Amino acid sequence: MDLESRIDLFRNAIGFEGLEDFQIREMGEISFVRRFLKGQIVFNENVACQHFHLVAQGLVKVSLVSYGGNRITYLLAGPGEPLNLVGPFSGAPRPFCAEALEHALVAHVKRDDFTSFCHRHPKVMHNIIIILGHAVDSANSRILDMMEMRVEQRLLKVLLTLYRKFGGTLDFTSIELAEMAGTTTESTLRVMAHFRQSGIVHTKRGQIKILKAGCLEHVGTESMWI
Amino acid sequence: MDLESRIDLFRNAIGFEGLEDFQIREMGEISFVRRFLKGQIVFNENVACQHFHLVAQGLVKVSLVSYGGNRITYLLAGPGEPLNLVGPFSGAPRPFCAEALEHALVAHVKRDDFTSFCHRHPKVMHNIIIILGHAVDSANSRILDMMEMRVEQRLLKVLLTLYRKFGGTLDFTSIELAEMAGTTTESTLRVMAHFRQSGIVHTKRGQIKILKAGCLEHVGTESMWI
DNA sequence: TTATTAACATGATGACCGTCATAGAAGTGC
DNA sequence: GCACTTCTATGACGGTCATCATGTTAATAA
Repeated sequence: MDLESRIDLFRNAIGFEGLEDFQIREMGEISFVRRFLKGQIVFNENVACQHFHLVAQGLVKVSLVSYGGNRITYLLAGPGEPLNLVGPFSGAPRPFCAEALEHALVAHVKRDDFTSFCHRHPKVMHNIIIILGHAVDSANSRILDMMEMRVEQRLLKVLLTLYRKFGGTLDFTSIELAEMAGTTTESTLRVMAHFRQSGIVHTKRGQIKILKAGCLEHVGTESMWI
Repeated sequence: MDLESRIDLFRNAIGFEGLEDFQIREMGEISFVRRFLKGQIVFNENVACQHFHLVAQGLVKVSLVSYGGNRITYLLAGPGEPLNLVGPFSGAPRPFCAEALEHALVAHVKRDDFTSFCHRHPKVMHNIIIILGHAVDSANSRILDMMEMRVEQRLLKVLLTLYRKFGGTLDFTSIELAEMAGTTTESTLRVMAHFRQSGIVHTKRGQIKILKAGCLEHVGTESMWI
């Protein structure tokens, strides 16, 4: 990926709004890109942060595993979306792991280069704080959902979120849906079977097609932030 | 509360680490303090942010209510702890509401004054990003707890957290504990009755005394971040 | 004191859903 | 083609916990 493409990437990336062109160029210049195949790990949990990461192409899942082995999906990052906004600042190991869900390109910026850039351009930190605000809100609303929504409703919400982000054809397995809804694979399969019988979705191995998008809207006004 | 006390407050406040003395003075100068009685609201949800708030004295609860009426406690802020780190930057209404749990003093800084200060002192934004990182981690770990821990274990975790923050005597009602553990009042009362019978705690109206702190440690290594 | 409210307490009930088990189908690699 | 892995599928079972209900105790106000 050449310099101009990288600059273009950062120009449209989340978190870099409101920067002058020459400032964006700087990010392009200090970044480099690595390639990941499906299933490859971009970074692991509990490892000190070395780089800031920004997805350039493909889809990367950021997730979190408990001691008990349960995993939740924290973020599905597509082109222009950052993977780790906190790590570069704290430097400390974080509980997240990032994995390419499909062939992906990820831009890297050395941690010190990134934080130095941010300190010279506070607008970026301002943006990051707002993004983290959304992340906090989303996580808190998921806690409430765990309390008062049943698996069926949580899955509808997940489907709505995915539908809005990716459209009517969703390339996810039931395992992945379960990790987003905070439930088990079995329960997800059962509920999806029900949705299929109701004609809301059509499923095949690793793919869901939304047939009645209208049915998803009834979950509540807002979708998740994944 | 006079200028010097306010400066002293900010000097030891969370989020203002690493500032020079003259910079801290500035915060003291642009802030003013308001008094809140027990039960009074510092700010309400879904209202555009006007001020940055920092607790000077007393205890303030920041919580979040769902459409279904369920409430979770997001933060218990004591002296030196900020109530709203995101609002001043986004300006947008946030889903949180802050209520004084006891007679409290809260420092206010006008939103623009605060963000302008932050832009001139990026170190503060750096600090804020790290704090928000903790908030995100805490919320995510609560999601995992909701998935795999039973009410009893979640309450133990809550008690451990409170014990570490406030010591052996906790002035909270079962309603408040329920809002921290993500369960109902009835379940909380039942579990607390069990703890009482096991000699782990002693309870009276609105107060819990931890008798066997050792029993709390078995929940897992880490406590919550409230 | 009496009235009223908030908190504590406890029983009964049943749905939800996690867990375990088994099995078939669909990809993947050699 | 064959072995192997991954995903899908579905049944049976039982525990947890939210819900509803009812009643008691403690604090506060009139």
